[in-house]
Amino acid sequence: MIRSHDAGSLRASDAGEQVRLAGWVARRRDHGGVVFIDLRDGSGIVQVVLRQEDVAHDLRAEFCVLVTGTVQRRPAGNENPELATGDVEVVATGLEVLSQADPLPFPIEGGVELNEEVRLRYRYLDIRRPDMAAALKARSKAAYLLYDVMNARGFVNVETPFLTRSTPEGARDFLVPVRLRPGHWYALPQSPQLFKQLLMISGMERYFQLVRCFRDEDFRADRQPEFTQIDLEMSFVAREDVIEVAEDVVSRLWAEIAGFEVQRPIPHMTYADAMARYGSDKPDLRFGNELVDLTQFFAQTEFRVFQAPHVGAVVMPGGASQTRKELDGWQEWARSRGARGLGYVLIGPDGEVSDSGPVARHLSQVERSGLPAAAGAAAGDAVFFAAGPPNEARGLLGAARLEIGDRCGLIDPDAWAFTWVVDAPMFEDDGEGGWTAVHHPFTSPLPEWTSKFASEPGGALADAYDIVCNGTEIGGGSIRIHRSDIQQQVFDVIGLSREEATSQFGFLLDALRFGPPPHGGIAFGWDRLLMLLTGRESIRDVIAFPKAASGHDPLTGAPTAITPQQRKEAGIDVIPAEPPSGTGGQPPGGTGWESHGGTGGQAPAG
RNA sequence: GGUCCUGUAGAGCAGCUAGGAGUGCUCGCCACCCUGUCAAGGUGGAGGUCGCGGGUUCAAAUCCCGUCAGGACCGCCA
Repeated sequence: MIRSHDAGSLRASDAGEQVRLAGWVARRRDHGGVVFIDLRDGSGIVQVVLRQEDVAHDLRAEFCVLVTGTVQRRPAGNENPELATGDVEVVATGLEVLSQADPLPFPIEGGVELNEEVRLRYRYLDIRRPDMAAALKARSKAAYLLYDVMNARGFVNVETPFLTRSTPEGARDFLVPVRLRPGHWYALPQSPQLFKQLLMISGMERYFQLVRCFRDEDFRADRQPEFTQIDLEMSFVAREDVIEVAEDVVSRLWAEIAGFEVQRPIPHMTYADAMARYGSDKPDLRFGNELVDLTQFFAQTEFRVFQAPHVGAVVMPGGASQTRKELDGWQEWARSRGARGLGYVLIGPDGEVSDSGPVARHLSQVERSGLPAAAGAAAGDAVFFAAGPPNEARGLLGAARLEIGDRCGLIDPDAWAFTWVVDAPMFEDDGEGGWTAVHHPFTSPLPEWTSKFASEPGGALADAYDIVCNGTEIGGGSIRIHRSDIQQQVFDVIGLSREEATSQFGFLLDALRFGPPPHGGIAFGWDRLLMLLTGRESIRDVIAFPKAASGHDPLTGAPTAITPQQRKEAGIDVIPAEPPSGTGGQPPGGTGWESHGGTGGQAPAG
């Protein structure tokens, strides 16, 4: 062991001690015959004093050095209160350069915003930056806390395969060719969903895993093609039991990493309520400014645009003072989300609807006079409208609400607002006259819908629950179907034939024949959760070696082309005589396995 | 598949609207000076395919078209 001391742990009480410190030169300062270096190791920074004649070689930033010396208090007046070690320094008696460093591609010290690509290409240097190092350490700490909670509660940590079968459900699979079976492919798991259900049937009763998942879809600031989730499943439980465990995990993590005590129980809100009040299935409850339903108010309107199944509004406090350019900008904003525009009226200083804007002149006198009160708008506000199918209109207004919250400073940056969103619909219109599973087709209906979901799929509610923090879905789960007759009914609703079901999910259906226990679970998006917890704006900042948004890794250059030899050995050009069972046919519906949450699945722009 | 923003020295930027010699700022780098600095200071210096290609023009970092790369978003994806 070269290193005998941690630089950051030196204190005044260590004065007089001989130490050996290994670390990197964070900064060098020369002054006359004295050379000062700030020495950084994983524990912090301490100043080392050398005589110039002892520094026989170059000593530049990020050289890796071993210093031997004596701890001393700094001369009076030279303390540096900004450093934890600011009142002590090490007077070097020896210095060995362990390795040299070229001039750096970017500064390690200092909080400059860096180009993402250069950060990723030199990720090992990026991680030397205290911010990144702190994020990775927080991630590690969180993992140990998680293991602690799960272990204390008797969960069994089981590893599930990474090489598994492709299913047409959910996202696009990453595929892996198989040399021993030319033309056949493994898929990387989008989540261990089916395996954890099988483990319940195995009698594991409480399973959990911190596990990598893979989805071949486009990137976002909070989406990578490989990501980690906390995956857990429990037998003989109802919704409340899973929620209780999940809250335990959340409260422990927030308490010990963010220093925030989560109020339990975390409040519940129905999906319908979330959509109606916030226009989102993942409402940001750090501020109010809820949507207003004006469908009744405009029931008799002459204004064609408002003769719609749903008319809603959201108020922008003080929005009447926006310039014409800003108001036009909202139209552009709405169009970029696929809407035709975003109608608005402005409330004048007298509290009356002003004549300006695209909507006011179409309103009757009664509508104009009643609108401010109906919308909850005050003098000087703007009111934005959306009319159309309820979910589309609400989705647009929900997005507008977030934009307003941001622009008007309604969001307390230090707040943590948690909620459970429960009772999501089981099915949604697939746009072609059929039904598709909102969550996944193994999600149980609520008990009161068990006997009638098949006849009223449009209204059926699932025994599902998502946990939302500050407008980000950090986890989602459900009680699963454990009866094969109900499972069959779900397949019938989504138009999955027996042959297709057998071919795609036969192994699960087989297992369900052997005494499956009632079970349910949840999965948390680990990267996304840590992004929130550590206050980062991208999950790349809590992942050691992430990929760039174009889908490649600037550090290693992956993915790369393969050689003809590799291509041949992998058998990727071989077309099997018969399509392997289970990979054909149409998707049975659903937007994917439960997991770490999307960004917009339930907010159709409209 | 689509929309938007960005690309100028090793890093971070300004210059672009309204064309006129690579014009500039901060940091870093190199050399020298300075006996306690700590975001040190001083003097001097090196460093540029203005992402790339094409077009317009007497003249392009600047205008136009295309393309590549990075980022954000929509679609997609829990």
